[in-house]
Amino acid sequence: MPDLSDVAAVAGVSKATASRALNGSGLVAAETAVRVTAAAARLGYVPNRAARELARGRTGIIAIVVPTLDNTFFTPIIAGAQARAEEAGLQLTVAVHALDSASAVERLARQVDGFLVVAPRGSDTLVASAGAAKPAVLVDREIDGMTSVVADTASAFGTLTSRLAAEGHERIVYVGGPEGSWQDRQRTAAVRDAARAAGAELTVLGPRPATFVAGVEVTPAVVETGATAVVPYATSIGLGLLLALGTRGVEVPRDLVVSTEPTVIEALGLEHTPAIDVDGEELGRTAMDLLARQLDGQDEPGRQVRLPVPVRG
Amino acid sequence: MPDLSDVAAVAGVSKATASRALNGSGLVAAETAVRVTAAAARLGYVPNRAARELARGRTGIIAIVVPTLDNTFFTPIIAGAQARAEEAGLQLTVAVHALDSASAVERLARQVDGFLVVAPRGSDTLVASAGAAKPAVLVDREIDGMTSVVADTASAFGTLTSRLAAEGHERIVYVGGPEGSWQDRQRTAAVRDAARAAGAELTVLGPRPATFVAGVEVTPAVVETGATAVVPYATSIGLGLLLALGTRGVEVPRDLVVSTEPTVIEALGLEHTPAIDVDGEELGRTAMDLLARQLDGQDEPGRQVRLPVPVRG
DNA sequence: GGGTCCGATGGAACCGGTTCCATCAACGAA
DNA sequence: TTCGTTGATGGAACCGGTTCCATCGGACCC
Repeated sequence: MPDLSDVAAVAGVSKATASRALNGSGLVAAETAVRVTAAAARLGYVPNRAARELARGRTGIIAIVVPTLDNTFFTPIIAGAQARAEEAGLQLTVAVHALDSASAVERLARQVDGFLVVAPRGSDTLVASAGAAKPAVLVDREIDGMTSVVADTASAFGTLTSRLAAEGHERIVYVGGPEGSWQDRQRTAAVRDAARAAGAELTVLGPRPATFVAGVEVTPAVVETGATAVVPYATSIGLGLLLALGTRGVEVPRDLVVSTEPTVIEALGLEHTPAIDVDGEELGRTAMDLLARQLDGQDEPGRQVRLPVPVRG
Repeated sequence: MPDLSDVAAVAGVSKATASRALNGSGLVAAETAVRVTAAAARLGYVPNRAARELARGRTGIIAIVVPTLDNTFFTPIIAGAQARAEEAGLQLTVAVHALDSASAVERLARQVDGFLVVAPRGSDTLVASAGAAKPAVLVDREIDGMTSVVADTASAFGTLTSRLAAEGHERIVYVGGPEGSWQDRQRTAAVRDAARAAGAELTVLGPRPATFVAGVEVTPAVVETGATAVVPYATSIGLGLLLALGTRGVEVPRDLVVSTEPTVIEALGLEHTPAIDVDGEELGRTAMDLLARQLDGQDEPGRQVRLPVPVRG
């Protein structure tokens, strides 16, 4: 297993120069750099991560803190972050916190260079304190002063509601998300505004956990409103709704339009059902980008990015 | 930020002794060990992970290699492994490989101490080669000579089929899993044997990807068989089935019994529907245990563990 | 032509632990 | 009493990189 000394010896330079050449610090002669790179390639040299960490004082590890893995909204975010981390030469470790993101962060603070925090619920101050220890990027939520990236689902929910109203739906139900959810607050407000503007009658049910079971359970209440369209907070709730409606003899979309996500709607062959299309992987990639830039000193903390969310169908 | 020298100075011993005392090597006098431990606690000493790695030649990182995160079967495994890793003072990193687990392993081999490999598909030799570089535990699949832990779903599928037959179902459909899936081969065989033994007529449909959409798409073929019970390879397929059946006017479970998983069945209030109950977290925990023991030299590679899978309802 | 400045390079210290080896004291055995 | 043995401890090397500082040669300027 070759080390830096071996590479240096083969290239005919010192360890110091070899190190500089391989890290592209720009302080070596172009010709020398080529020689070192070639030597490294020929020997199959892979730097020892522990040694590098020790010398640099950085770990090269990023932790993504998520409330659970049992929610298909979070997993694409992880996948996206993972892919981008790899490109940046960073390693991603996944930490699951039931609800207490702050303690998860504290426990890992010494082990990693930075955090991607996915904390849809919990108080602002608690979540913000999580980011105090190390550079952090908040995902799908905004808090003043913290770097963040959100999918602009609120706007999309508004657009969706307007469109439903324009298609003739006069009674619409919004099934809310988990108690204390930041996104739920945004979405509720957007849906309310859009319904009011369009003159449609809106019923808000919730809060509800973002689960399949919650969708099943809320179904009777939805049917009872007499609405002709329902907008659920999450796809999982929408699936529960669809399933429970089927067993109650309510025909979708004839009797009731359920707006879930495009892939589901397409699979079921449901026509004329508008739905929002969130790109979770893009969320993850962007978050990792922001963090990487911050670690390199290219960005100041506090930047807030909003990704547009299209409405399809 | 205190380091080992500080601790040693406070305790009045050398770095060497301090190190030994904190690692419980048993070579220090009991009284000295107490003094060192107290000093460390008082200073809030946390060992530097990079330095330790460098000296020991171990990283303390385990990678779990999964094909995708978009499948609710894998995520509990990750959560379980993560919890146990934490207890063992190890860090878990998640690597997503589309289909090629071997290349993912190769890429990380230098960075980690061991692997948890979740590779339901692909050839034995390819998957086995993945484990050659570093200690590895195969999850939910068995290959001769490799340490592994599997949920004994095959037996459970057999039991399930027998029970359905005993309840009077004479025509049963098994909707198979992904092409090349090891578990699918086991389950198909078990279901076949059980059906034959009970004198029930069995139709095997597949292979099918383990997705919601695949469940929707296979529905017409299932209905066409005239079966009264269907056993899908995965919960996701079962959900697709349930949903599509609802839109086709097939009443569940009156016209057709769909065996998914207990939580779904309970949520929908479906009575008399037996289902298997796989504990994914336990799978993850056990896998991590096996790997940790192997790294400590307590276990030889090659141990194969089967977790029982209950049939409920 | 001599002095200055700059870019490229090498030597060596350093990051913070672990562990080999030597030392030393105390104890039991001859 | 003396020697060998054992247990506890300290000194120092070492893991494999990064980076500060010194050196050196050549180009440029006066």
